[in-house]
Amino acid sequence: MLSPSAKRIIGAFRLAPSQTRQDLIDSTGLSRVTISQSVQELLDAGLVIEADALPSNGGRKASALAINPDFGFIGISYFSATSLTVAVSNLSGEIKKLITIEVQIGDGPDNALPQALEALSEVLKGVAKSKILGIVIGVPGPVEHQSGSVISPPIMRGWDGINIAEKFSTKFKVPAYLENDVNLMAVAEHRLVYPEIDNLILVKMSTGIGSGLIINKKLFRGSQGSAGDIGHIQIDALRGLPCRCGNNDCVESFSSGWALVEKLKKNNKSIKSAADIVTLARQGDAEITRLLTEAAGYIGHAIADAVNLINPSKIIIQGRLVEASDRVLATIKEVVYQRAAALATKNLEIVPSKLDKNRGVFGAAQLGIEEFFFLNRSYT
Amino acid sequence: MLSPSAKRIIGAFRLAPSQTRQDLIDSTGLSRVTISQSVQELLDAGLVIEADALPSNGGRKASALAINPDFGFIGISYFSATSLTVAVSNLSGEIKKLITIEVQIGDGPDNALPQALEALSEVLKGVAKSKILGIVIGVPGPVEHQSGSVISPPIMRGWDGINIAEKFSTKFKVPAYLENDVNLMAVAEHRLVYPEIDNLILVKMSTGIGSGLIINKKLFRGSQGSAGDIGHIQIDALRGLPCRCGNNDCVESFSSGWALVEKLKKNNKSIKSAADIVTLARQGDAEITRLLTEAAGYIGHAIADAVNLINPSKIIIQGRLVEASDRVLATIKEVVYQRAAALATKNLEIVPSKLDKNRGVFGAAQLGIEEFFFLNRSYT
DNA sequence: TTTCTTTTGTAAATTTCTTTACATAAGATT
DNA sequence: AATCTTATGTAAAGAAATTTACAAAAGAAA
Repeated sequence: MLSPSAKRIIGAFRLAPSQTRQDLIDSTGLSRVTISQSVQELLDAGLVIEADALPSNGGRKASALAINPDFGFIGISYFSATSLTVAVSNLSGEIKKLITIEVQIGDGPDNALPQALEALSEVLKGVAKSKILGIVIGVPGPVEHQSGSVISPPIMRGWDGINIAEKFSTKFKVPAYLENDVNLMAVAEHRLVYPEIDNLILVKMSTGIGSGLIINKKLFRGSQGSAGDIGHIQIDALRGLPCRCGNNDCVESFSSGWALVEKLKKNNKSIKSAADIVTLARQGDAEITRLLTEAAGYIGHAIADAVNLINPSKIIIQGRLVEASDRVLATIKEVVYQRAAALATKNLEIVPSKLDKNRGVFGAAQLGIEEFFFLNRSYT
Repeated sequence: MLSPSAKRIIGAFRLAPSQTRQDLIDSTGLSRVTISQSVQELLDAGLVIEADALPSNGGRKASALAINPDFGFIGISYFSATSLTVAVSNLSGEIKKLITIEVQIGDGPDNALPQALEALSEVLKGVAKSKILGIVIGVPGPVEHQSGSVISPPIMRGWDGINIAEKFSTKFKVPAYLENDVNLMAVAEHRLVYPEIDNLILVKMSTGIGSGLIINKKLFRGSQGSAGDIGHIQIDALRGLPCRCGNNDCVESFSSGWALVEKLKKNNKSIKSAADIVTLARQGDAEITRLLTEAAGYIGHAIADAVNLINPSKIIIQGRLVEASDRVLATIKEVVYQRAAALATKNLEIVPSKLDKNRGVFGAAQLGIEEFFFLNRSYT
C-alpha cells in the first residue's frame, strides 16, 4: 500500500508527465523531505522511474522522474459502427499493440461481444495477468455508468441493458469501464493536446453527430450520461425532416453522414456511405460541396448554442465530413462567430483535431490510466 | 488559526447545516477522537455552537452542532435593472436586514455606486467591523471574475471595466466578490432547495432572459464568465428580429419582457413595462396570453438545446413572465419534452422557483459564506 | 582551483491525525 | 433497579507529514 503522499505524487504526474523532485514540491505542496522519501518509495515500488538528468541550471543537475510506463497496462476494446479495435496501452498512454477488425455493431452483441473478448485477450497475450490494470470499452452509444450498459442506443441494436463492462471485468478479473466513443475522443484531445484548457468541446461529425464535453478539465457526462448530445438539437429550418432518433428536425437529420447519404441516394448519385461523400467532395463535386456547406451551417447553429451555454475556450471539430472539404470548418467558424454572443467567442478557438484516427483509443487509454490511479487505489 | 481537521468539519456543515459528532465522523471521514477534539476547538473559537439535544435513538441523546450563525456577517449589494437591495446575512444565510431602494442602473455608476456603498454601510451599522467577513455584489450583467468588473454589459451602461469589487473591498476592508445576478439565483435554488442535485439550470425570464448553471454542485461560469447565456441563443423562426445585444433572432429579441413590451407598444396597447404584461395576462387578456405562450415556446426551444447539451436533472423556471400565466410553464414543459432527446428528459423535472423575490440576495449570502469558509481560510 | 548555485539526502523534533482502549453520560428496555 | 444501547471524552501509542538543520552531490562561474 502506498502512502498518501506517494499517491499525491502520482496525481501530479497526471498533469505533467515528467517532473523533477523540485517540480513535485511545487505541484503537490508537499515538503522536500516528504517528496524525497515518497519518491524513493515509488522508485522502490517500481511505479516511478528516474529518467536522464536534465541540463544544469547553474548547479547540480535535476533528474527527471516519470511514471514507469511498463508498470502495468490497460486493455482497450473500442467499437465503432463498423469496426472493433482492441489495443494495449502502457501507463504513459502509448499504444503498444492495436488490431482492428470489421464488426457490424448493429448486428447485436451475440457475435460482437465474444469476438471483442477474444480479440482483447489475444492482444493481451504478452502481458502478465498481474500487469493488466484495467479495461476500457468504447461504444458509439449513450452509456449509463452505474449499470455499465448502453441505454436506448440508436445504432447498437440489441445491446440495450446488457452489462457490457461486467463481461470484461469477469473475464479479465480487473475493473472495466464503459464509455461513449465521443467522450473518449474529447478526453484524448484534452489530455494529449490541450491539457491546460479548462473547458473544451469536441464535436464529431461523421455518420452521426455528437460531442464530448470537458468541463473544469474533467469529462462531463451529465445526470444521465447523455451530456454533449449536440446532434439532436433541433433546427426549425429543417421543417419536419425525420431523424433516426425518432424525433424531427435534429441537426443529424440533415447534417450527418447517414442523412447526406440518404439524401444523395434519392438524387440518384452512386453513393453508398459517408466515405463516398468524402471521395466525391475531394474530387470537387459541386453539389456535394454545396450540401456539405449547408450541413456545416446547421452544425454551426448547434455549436453556437453550445458556445452560448457553456462558454468553452476551445472547440475541436473532427470527423469524416470535416476532412471532406475545407468549406466545412470555414462555414462552422463563420456561423459560430456570427451567431454566438460576442463575449463567449472573444477567446474561443475552433480548430480541427490534431490526433489521428485512433484518437478514441488514445482517450480510452487516458481514461483507464486515470481510473487506475484515482479510483482503484489499492495498488500495492 | 484553525487545525486542518476543524476546517474539514466546517466544510461538512456546508452540505448539512446541522450534524451531530457521529454525523461528522461519517461525513468527514475523520476519526472519533479527532472529531471530538476539533469540535471542541471550534466551540472554543465560537465558530460552532451546540444546539439542543436530539431525541434519543435508544441510548444517550446526540447533541446537534451547527455553524454559529452570529460568528460573522456577509454584506450584500444586489442590483437589478431598476433597484438596489442592500442586505446583511449571517453565516446561516439568514437575511438579518434588507433595504431596497430605487436605482436606475442604466444611468451609470456615478450615482449608483456611491449610493450602494453608502446604503450598505448603513445596514451594516449594527455589525462590528471585525464581524464583517465579506461582501457580495450582484449585478445584471456579464461578470469577469479576475478583474472584479462587468464586461460589455447590455443594460449597465457606463459600468464597463470599472472594478466594482475593489470599491467595496477598499471601503469595508474585507474581500468583495462580484457575481452575475442570475448565477446568484441558481446558487440560491441549489443550496436552499435542491442541494442534493448535481446538475441544475435556473432560467430567468423577466425583462431579459438568462440562466445560471450548477454543474457538479458548483456554480459554472465558463471560460469568460458568460456560461448560461441562454437568452442569446438564436431562433431561426424569428427571421431577422433585432436584439438589444446587437445580433438578430435571439430568444430575447422576441420572448423577453422588453421585447414583448416593445411589440405591444406598437399594437397600441397601454403597456409600459413587463409588470403591465403580468397584470393584463392575469386579467385574462387573450392576445397577451397568446403572445406569452408563443414566447414560452421559443424559450422552450433554447431550454431543450440546453437539456441536450448539459443533461441536467432539474430546471427551475423563474421570472415575471412565468408568473403571468400558467400557460408559460406548461408550454415550456411541452416543448422541452417534445424537442429534447428522450434519454436527457427521462429524469428531468421542470419546476417553478420555490423562493421569494429575494432569491438573488439569498444566493449572494450563500456565495459569501462559501467564499469566507473556503477561500479566505485565515480566520483565527 | 576555489567558490557559488542548484539539487538532493537525512536526522531530529514537532504537529496532526489515527487506532486502540478504557471510561462516562444518558436515555431505552427489561 | 439492572442492563442494553447510543453518544461522547480522553489517554496512550503509533503513523505520517512538517519544519528545521546539517550535509553532500554536481555542475557553473570566478
